Amino acid sequence: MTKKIMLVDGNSIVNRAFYGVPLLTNAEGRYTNAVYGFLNILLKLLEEETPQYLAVAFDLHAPTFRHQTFADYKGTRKGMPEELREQMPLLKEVLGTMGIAMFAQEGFEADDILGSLSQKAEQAGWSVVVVSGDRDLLQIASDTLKVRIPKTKGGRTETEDYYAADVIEKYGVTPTEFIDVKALMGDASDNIPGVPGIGEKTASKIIQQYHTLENAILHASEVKPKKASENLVTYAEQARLSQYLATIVRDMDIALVPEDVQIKNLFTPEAYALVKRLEFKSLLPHFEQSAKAAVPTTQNYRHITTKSEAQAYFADLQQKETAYILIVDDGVWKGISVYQEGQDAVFVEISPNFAPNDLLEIAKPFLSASAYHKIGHDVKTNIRLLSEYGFRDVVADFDTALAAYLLNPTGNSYAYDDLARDFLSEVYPSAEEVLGKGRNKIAWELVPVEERVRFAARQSEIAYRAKHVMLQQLQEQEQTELFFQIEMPLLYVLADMEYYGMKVDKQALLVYQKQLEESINTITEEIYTLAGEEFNLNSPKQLGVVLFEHLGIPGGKKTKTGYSTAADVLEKLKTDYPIVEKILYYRQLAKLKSTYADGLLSVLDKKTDKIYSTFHQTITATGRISSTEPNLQNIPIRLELGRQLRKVFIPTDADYCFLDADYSQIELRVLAHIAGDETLIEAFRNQQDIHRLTASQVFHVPFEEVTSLQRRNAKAVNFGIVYGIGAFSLSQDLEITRKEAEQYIASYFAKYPKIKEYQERMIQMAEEQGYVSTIFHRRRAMPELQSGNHVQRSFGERVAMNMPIQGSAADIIKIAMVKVHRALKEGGYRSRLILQVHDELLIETYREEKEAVAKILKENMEQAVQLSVPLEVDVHMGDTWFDAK
DNA sequence: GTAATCACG
DNA sequence: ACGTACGTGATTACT
Repeated sequence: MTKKIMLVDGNSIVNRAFYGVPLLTNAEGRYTNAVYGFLNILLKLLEEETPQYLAVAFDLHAPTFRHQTFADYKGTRKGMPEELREQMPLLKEVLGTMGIAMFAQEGFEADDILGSLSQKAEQAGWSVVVVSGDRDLLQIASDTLKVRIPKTKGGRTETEDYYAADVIEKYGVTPTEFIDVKALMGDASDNIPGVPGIGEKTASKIIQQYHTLENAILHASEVKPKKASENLVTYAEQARLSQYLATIVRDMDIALVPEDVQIKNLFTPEAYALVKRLEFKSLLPHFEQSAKAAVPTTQNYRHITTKSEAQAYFADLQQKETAYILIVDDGVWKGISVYQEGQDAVFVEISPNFAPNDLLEIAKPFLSASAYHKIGHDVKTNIRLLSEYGFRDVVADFDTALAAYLLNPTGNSYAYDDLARDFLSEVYPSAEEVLGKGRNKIAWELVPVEERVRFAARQSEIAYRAKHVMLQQLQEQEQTELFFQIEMPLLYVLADMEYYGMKVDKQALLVYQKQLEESINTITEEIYTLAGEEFNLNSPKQLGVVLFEHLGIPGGKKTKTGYSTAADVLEKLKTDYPIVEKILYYRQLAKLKSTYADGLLSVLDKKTDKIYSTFHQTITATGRISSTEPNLQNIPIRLELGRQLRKVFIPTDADYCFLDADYSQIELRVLAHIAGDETLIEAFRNQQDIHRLTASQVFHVPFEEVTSLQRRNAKAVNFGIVYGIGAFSLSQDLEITRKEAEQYIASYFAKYPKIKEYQERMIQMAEEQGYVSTIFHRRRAMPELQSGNHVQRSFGERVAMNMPIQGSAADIIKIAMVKVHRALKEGGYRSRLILQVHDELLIETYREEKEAVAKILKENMEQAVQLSVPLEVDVHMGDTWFDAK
């Protein structure tokens, strides 16, 4: 059987794909449509042709608009659009993972590579299929070389196929003559001038009659129409040049090595992982089957279903490094998966004959002993789960979820299948894939037993193997201290915080709720009266129509879906329109009632009158923790009415009070330290009012003469600096002109030049290394900086400036938390850390310990790290959270 | 499921 | 010419 090779014109196909598929982005925000379209075309043609060999050729330098003149750019821009340009590396990555040979060579276009490779393949006696979106390739069609031109229409891929005979039939010229046709007619997109006045029709006629360009020039006088005849003489040299330009090179010095272009397994686990990440759902099954088949299936999994077996298993377990995973479905404990190197992974399953409490009793010595050097996954959740059975002494040395987070804090998920994909390049079905999702979800027990065991037991094995890869990476990135000294210990601190919870004065909260309800009813009626109609006040859409259409209030459009009714818009209208002021007040009340009064009551534990928030350690891109169900990190404080809510947060009983400690200006201090700005450092050392100082610097007034307005504006500038300031946003924030904002910023940088240098340094670092990092080596990858898209790029620059500041502050308070927690424990105190709000710690304090705990808090927080500026902490005592601030 | 809004640092 | 400050989470309306 003759060998067959498929040669693909990468650039032209990706172009076709880009314009044939609507713009798509995945969760990471990357454009993916061209890659998707390319794979669709490629896979379809591979299926039809079933070649043994495959290669894709690219132009070495994809043209971008930068290479075009400004006129080109304004008019018919022919360069690759940014959305496509940034997909090129991605496409090559996908093809790379599929083991597909790629060619590109300096000074040649993809066409030339295809021409040369095809020539070599034909000489070797192979049959050749060339795939291109470009008709230029038709010139190399022959009796054995087929050119396929795919077209994507409405999601379907159709191709036009050309052997030499098909070219003659369609164009009336041979493939070789096709070159001369093009030489006459020219091609603007390829910068081939051709002959003026000769278009496609005339060119074809001329070549059909005279067969070659030279012959046509020779008989130029006979050529008609007359204009063509004249121009052919005048522009003969230009025609010859065009012929040269139009001719595809077929004798490049390029090797066609059969082994290199041989198609191996296209559907590798790496390719599957990438396709999954890119969210090409329709392509996934294609990759899935083969990927699954490629994963070793020899691993044996052991299923333990009885108490006696479990007892024997745990009794015999060696005291060495061990990975365990608690298997949970719908919040219900289903069993434990355990793996030790060299042994079968085991799934010990809970069942009607083997109760959770029985398993727990048996596993307790294992779970609490440190002799096993346990690797766990999301240990804090394990602790919370088992605390429902009265056991909260789980210890692990290595939490794979935390490690995965440090290695990539912008990930969406750190489930076992994500770890396998990212650290082992292996692909396994996710929990959703095994159990179904939404209404298709099936009960754990109804999953076939073999699948259940495989799924469960595999998880500890993955955790074990992934751990070794992750540890290596943590070491390479100098993150072992961050991991072992900060994140791992913090997990237990957060677990305690979740366990203790926060007591709520339920009666006071009910009263607060009732008051809000009454105020809402009153104000709602007033608004309806002023509006002259009733509508859903909670609907921004309806509100916009009422305000800006029915009432004719000027203030125009903002959003895609209609009018903006956001607070900053309404704020400007409230003095002129009483209804607007009332709406703002309604919004305030509605927010307080729904989110806080109703919201907190709905999560209040009936037995203890406590709130048990969950603190998430693997969510934020900067290293902060987050809080959910309920979010205790956004309890109102800025407005008085909301602030009153804090009175419902109380200590567990009368023997306790609250101590609240917060860092003063931690982010600006961190900035002063990292940037090394002498003025700022000096100011912090002298405990100066930093906003006042900035005001005096920016507004050129003596320190003592700064007005309160100047100080307020300077404060906004200081905030802006931390966020990666822009003149536009600052002007919006301060309601000043953009010019003024620019001046503020310029004078700021003039006074604090090291801050400017810091920002430039971070942007440069993000560009060159692809990431930025904190004082403690927490790292955030910054792919946005590789983007040429202005919006994405600017965003990336601001992130690069902000992350080291916000992240370092997060590192510092985490260290303080670990220290405070340890000091309280070791000192045998009855006081407990119960909440963290980014720069603030709240401690429920046994009254007799008040002074000692205040000291512990202040010292451990202030001495958490040594910077070039002092850290300052204010501690307040109170009987409610309101009073402690 | 997404957009708009608004609460916090 | 572009579009507009960093990081979160909860609620509501609406497709």
